[in-house]
Amino acid sequence: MTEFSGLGLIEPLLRAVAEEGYSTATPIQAGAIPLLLAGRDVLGLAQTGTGKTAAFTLPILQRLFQNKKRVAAKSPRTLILTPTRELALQIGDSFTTYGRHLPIRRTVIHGGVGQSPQVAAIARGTEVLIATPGRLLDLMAQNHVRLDQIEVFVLDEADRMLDMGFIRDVRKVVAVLPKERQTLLFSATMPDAVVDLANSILTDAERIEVTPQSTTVERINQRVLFVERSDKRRLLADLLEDSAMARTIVFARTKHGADRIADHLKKAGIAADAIHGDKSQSARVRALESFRAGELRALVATDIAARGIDIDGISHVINFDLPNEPESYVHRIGRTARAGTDGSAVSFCDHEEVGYLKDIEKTIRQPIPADTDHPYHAVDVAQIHASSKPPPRPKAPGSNRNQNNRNQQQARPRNAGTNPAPKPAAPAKAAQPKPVAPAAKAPQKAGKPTGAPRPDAARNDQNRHDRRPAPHAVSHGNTHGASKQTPRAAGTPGGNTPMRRKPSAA
DNA sequence: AAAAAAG
Repeated sequence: MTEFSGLGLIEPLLRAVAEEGYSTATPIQAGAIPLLLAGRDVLGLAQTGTGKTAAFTLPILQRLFQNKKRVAAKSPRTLILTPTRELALQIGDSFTTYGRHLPIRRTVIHGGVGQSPQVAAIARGTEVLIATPGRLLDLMAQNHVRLDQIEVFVLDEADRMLDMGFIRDVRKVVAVLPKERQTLLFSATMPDAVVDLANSILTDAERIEVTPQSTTVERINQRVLFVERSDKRRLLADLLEDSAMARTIVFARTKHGADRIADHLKKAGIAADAIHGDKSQSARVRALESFRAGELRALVATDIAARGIDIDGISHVINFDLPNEPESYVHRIGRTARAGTDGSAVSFCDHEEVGYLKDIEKTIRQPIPADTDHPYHAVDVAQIHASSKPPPRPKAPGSNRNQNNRNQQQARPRNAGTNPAPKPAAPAKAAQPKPVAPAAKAPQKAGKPTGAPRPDAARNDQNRHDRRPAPHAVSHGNTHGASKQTPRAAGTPGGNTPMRRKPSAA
């Protein structure tokens, strides 16, 4: 357990943290905050829900405050790039919350809304600029923002950024940043493209890993319900009438589908709304806010909400459609079981989705127990699934073949990049696993550490002065000896899947 | 294949 008070944070920040009700740092916070305060570059393998946002918000605020200087008009000192507008707003909130006792301004810019207020705020001067790529480039082209004073650059959700085709935009932005700066790159996975990007923008970075996936997945009660496509909506409405499903996020594969599902629920008298990329920004904000406020029983979303969005108290995730990308399944169900609570993930599987289900089971290395005790159970779909292959056996770690499926193979710290790495005069302290209990309460819930960051090698970059070796090798221990994925007994319904209803009138 | 992001 690491207390925030021991991380070297200044009083106004500790006060804000305490006011939020937190005292214990999550592993990524315990590991990253001292490094970031010391000015190091960090490569963080982590997704939201591990406390990642606070892990960089707090030290950035502190550094900006301690090296206080006048902000020239249009010239922010920190740039944070995120793939989605919602994420940008969320990070903006984090700066507001933790910076409330410091005179540090922050501005969020993204598309879908008028640019004038954003332009005005930047012109007035803002220490922190949080942006989605499109609007940032837009404002840069119009000379409304300059990036030549950037001291800290954060690239959040880098893998997703690349998935969404932002690599060129990111490169354009990086090209105009000062070479001498502190850079943080966060990514949930490490495909080659992210490794390349990390190599080119980080200098002498520490790598910090947390594995929310395996651990989160463990705490989630997963079930699959075989159902014909035509019965899905009725099944969903039935499930949602159950009072246990107080706050449920329903994932659909398409934007249109999400709308139709939300309409159907509304007609059935269930407070629901949809969120997806075709909705106006105000509608997106409204849906998210009312869901957060508890006014909606269900939020129907596309994968816009699969990652990153951090909402407390989501009791259930329902995959109305199975994602065709297995990784997406893991991200989706990770919306529940946060803050150390339990959660349930219920996946509908129809005829055409059996193959997706198989892929998912392979990726998570465990079969998902079927729950047949519901009114719309489709026997034939279940049979297709049962006969298609034996349930996947857990494989030995290291046998995974998929770049995206990174979460089994880390455990040993590595350099951020792949370049041959002459070790600088860094304290070669072996990474001794020092147990760090998973934080029960921290700005953004718990995660688990796996890797011990280690002062590491130089890169091929020209500018690498101002980079000191790590003052100490932070070693957060491997706390998840017990967190290996254990396949559950298939078909053993246990726990809180609320589906004991008898066929309703339909 | 769909989704996100600048219009």
